[in-house]
Amino acid sequence: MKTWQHRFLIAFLFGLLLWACSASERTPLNGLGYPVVSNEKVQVLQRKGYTAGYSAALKIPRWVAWQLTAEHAQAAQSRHKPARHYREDSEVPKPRATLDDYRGASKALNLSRGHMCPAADCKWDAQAFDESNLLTNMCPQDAATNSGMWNRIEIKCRQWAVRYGEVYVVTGPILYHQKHVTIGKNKVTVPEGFYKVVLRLGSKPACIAWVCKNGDRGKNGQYINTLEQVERITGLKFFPQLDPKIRNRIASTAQEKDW
DNA sequence: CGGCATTGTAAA
DNA sequence: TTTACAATGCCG
Repeated sequence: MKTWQHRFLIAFLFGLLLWACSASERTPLNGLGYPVVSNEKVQVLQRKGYTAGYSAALKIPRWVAWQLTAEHAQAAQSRHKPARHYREDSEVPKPRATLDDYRGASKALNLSRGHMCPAADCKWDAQAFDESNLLTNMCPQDAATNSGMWNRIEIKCRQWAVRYGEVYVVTGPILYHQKHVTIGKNKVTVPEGFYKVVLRLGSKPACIAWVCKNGDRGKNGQYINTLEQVERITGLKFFPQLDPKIRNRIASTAQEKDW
């Protein structure tokens, strides 16, 4: 007589388990949600290694978000094979950034194609790597900032992903002004600065963020901000589905010694 | 200081 | 597509 009750219970629990497992799939960025941009239209581009919120008005992404796992961060394949293949993104309406827009900007303005989601974070998969080179994952970025302090921060992120198993990263441009410098015929926006937000969950959740000007090249410790600060500066809300209890614990502190 | 890994540019 | 070259910064 207990048999059918047992079966019912087991079926129910199994269903519950399936539901719980799929819950993270149903909401973006593993349940944390994509950044919220108010009063601006953004086209969401879902790629294997990252998701971008692209602004057709600015011709650059407003945010790029991804989950960086230890496995992905440790992938050994060189970014030089397959060959780097920067290219415009046909998924996005014209006018859009082209290689010609960036060409010459390096000599004239010392600007380079700055990955938002780094190629090195996408080495774990050929398709992910290839998609990291789409121009919708780029912003015109000062060459020294790009290969200097920003690269150092990106390396730290990969080390933290290995240490903690996984981290969540959101990177994008800072747009202080109403009018921006642009490059090329398609008027690709040159952002005034950049932000990066790194979140870790697990037993001891923490968040650290950076804000810098496009051209800064100091020690990256000078540019550390809290989640609250970077949200105030950018006007974006990050990880909107993050448990408010966790958010309250981590939003007003950012110290590298906690990592 | 040179070696190395990352970020890039550009020419053929 | 392939190849060569430049800047940054860590590490020994």
